[in-house]
Amino acid sequence: MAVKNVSRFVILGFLNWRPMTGYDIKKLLEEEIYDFWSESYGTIYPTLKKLITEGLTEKIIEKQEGKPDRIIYTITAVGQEQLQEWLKKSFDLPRIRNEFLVKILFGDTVPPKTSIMHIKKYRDMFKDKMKMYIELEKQMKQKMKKDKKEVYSYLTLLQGIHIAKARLEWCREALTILEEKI
Amino acid sequence: MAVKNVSRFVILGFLNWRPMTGYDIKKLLEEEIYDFWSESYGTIYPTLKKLITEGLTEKIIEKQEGKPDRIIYTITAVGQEQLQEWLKKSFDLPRIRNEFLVKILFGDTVPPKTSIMHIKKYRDMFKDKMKMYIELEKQMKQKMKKDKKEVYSYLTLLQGIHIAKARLEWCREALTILEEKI
DNA sequence: CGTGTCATGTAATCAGTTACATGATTCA
DNA sequence: TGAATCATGTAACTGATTACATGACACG
Repeated sequence: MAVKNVSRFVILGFLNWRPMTGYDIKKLLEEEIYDFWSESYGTIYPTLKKLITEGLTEKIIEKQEGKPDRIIYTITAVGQEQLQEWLKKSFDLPRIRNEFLVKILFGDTVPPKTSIMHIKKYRDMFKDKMKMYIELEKQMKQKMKKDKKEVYSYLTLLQGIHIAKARLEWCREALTILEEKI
Repeated sequence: MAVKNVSRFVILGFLNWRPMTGYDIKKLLEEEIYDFWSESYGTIYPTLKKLITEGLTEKIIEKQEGKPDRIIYTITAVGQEQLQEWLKKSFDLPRIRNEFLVKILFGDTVPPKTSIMHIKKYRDMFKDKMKMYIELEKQMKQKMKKDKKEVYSYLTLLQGIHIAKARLEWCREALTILEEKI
């Protein structure tokens, strides 16, 4: 069965790539490519501490001048084992809560132009995302030539591209249907 | 700006269609068509009570034999106003947390056949969803002929179809890429 | 005779973000 | 001069699910 507490495994997964700080993990998650997961400092730092008490990570303190010390976390052998175990287990589909679609569903309560306005905003948001994704895809394809394991990052990006495309296509159709109503 | 507390507006939206009980709202949300929103009894019942104290809904108790009384909620004029106001406001994109994609991202830590297994499960889940969506689409198209405001339900379903298709297409490509690795 | 449906409700729990504090440095 | 970056951390809060209680009836 699928296990909760995914945050800890996301963190372990990144530390398995290379040792890093909580700040680094947050930065990585903010890159457009990791658009399928988010995590706040309020989760990252306490989790990192917990992972130490459980023996899944270790820390090295790097002194810095002027800036706060960097606490660099490393994954332990036990941490790697637990990560692998989790990766092999099944997963749950996320519980979706799409506020935008709620506004569309109840669109008959407001003038059609209101729904059209929302859809245009939605479309513009995903157009922007698309641009970034396509740019990232180019970079990814270069990286993959050098490092074969980059294929997994590429696959997650590829899903993002497919879905963004689907949303944009939906926007086009939805606008056509609703614009007839005005 | 977008407003939190979407649950209350989802509930108001349904009550605006027709008077109903908390149980009815939960049932509606469980239909495949509303695959973009979920709500538990632990949220629905307390929210319904709160909406009464705020004057946005009213209740009628329907006595039943053998079964518990049905508490039927109706939206008030004030409730309708607040619903409309909310519908006109902007929205936030949902914060996504896709456990499946995390397992794909860290796929280089486990054998390729593990990732392939996950993708096949993902594919099968969306194949099933697709079947239901297509069935629902047929029904929807009939309903739309009679009732023009059904177009909004149809649009939400249509987005579900587009996205499920995109995911399935991604599965096909991802499997092709990973099966070369074995 | 066990499971599912109808129908309401709450307490306990969990998961997670937000907002704040600290403080030096760099950049426009 | 004020904003952004680097870097860590926690307390308060919110939002939501889970698990339970109640209880009759219908279905196979």
